[in-house]
Amino acid sequence: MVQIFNSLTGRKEALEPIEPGVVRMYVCGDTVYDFCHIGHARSKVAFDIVRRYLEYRGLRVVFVRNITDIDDKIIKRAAENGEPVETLTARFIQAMHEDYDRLGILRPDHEPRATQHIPGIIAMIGALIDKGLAYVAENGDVMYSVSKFPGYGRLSGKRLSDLRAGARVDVDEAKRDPLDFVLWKRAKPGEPHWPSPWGEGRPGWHIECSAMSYDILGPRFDIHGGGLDLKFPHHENEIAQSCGAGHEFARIWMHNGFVNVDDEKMSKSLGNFFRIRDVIGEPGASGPQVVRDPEVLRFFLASSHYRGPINYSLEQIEQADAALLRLYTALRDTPAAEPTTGAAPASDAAAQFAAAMDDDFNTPEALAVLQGLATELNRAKAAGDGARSARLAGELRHLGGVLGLLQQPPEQFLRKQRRQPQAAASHRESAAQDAAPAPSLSEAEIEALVAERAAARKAKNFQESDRIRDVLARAGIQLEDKPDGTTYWRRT
RNA sequence: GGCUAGGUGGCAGAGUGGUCAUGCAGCGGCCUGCAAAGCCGCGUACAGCGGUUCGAUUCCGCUCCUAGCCUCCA
Repeated sequence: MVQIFNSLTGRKEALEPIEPGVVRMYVCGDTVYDFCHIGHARSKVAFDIVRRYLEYRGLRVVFVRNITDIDDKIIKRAAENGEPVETLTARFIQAMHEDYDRLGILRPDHEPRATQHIPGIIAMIGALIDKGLAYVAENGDVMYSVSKFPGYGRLSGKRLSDLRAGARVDVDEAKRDPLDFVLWKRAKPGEPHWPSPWGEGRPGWHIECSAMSYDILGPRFDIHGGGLDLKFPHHENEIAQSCGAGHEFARIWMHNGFVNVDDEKMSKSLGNFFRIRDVIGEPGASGPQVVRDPEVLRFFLASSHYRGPINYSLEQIEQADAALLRLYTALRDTPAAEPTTGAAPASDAAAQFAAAMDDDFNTPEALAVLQGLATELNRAKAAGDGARSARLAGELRHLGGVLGLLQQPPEQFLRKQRRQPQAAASHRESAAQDAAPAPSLSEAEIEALVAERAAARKAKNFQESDRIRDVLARAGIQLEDKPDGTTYWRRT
């Protein structure tokens, strides 16, 4: 039984899908006016793992993740760039897909965009006005009247009076209550606009998620997810809108914690953020940036529980690299056969893995199970037990796959270059640590040197073979001699 | 100020009312021509002070500290 921490109740609750066997979930996506940063990656990876695990448990998941492609920031950025809004958003949607694909984040079943759901948005605003929950303000904007919705503040645990007391200045004159928020915004000259009963304009930010989740998933669904920073006001407002319109809306609310840098929240406004491609490199570029493979970033993100904070640093990334290296090293020289499926009895490891993941997606514990499996696999390999090795390797790959990990050939992963010094230098904590760049060798050059060394070893010329090993070591190549006389190589 | 999460060994990071997380780093051993990888073993970790308990890192209270939200933000 999958237990999920529900932000709405503050408790872990059993997931009991509305329609047995089917989980409908909606996750808040990105506003596409810039490249995605690793905070976005954390949220997307977290919910990707939720989805993969639920599917592993035999549930069908209908996964919706929206794209906000119209809003103030987009309009502002497009104006700054002197380009049409659609050009800007198309570019960053493509970049987003590139980044997420490389992180192994599965594409959602539905990826609705605000601009494609204007009719649904208008319909919902109309319903809210009819119910007396929204009003047309003097400036022509349509506002949600927060005080008319009794449950307001339930999700974020806030009271209206507290919120008002803490409200910052610059209260919009058009609002009857400082906490009221915009549903439909009157277009200013030159801004994108759509016709509506309240004049030419565009949707406010919060309404799109209410309208799109309704259009695609209907009046009630199982899980709604997003970053902790969306809890208030965004999700609070979504609830006010959807429930105000008479829908049951989401049953379980999930919020992922922040990515911190130097123990401070990473955010655009603080300017302390790393873009995904600062870490995993530009798509199609030859070398890596900070990590040898995007999978390292994914592993790092999975190595702490999704609800807590995670502190990004080069040291953490290197620990993730080392841990992942151990897994792939264990997988080396094991058959890549498909895991046993069907009637195979569930193993201890699979049971432990499921117990960890059932408990609110405890990925660190699940990862510990994978490490235990690697130890067993190493033992079996050392004992020459081929059948057991194959079974354990298959299981390791299979369970790793549930987390979106361990799906590439081990040698391919192990031979990737770990990082380029100049790129790491952009990470301030490491700027001073990078010595002279290591000369990088092509695979052919490496193979040639390895062959040369093998000949020297065969002739018992250990002085020469050690010399070659040193040359390779300085180029970041680590050798491992196998008992049969052949040699592995990987990049450190 | 109001509200909410936390404080676990050198570094990360799970978890539990009473033998074991896990990874990295470190130490010892095995293996190896030497290494590397791997395997085996090792470390009086649970912020502080009280309380409940036969027994608390785990439950309760207080104190100190940290982060987040209350404003756009994954």
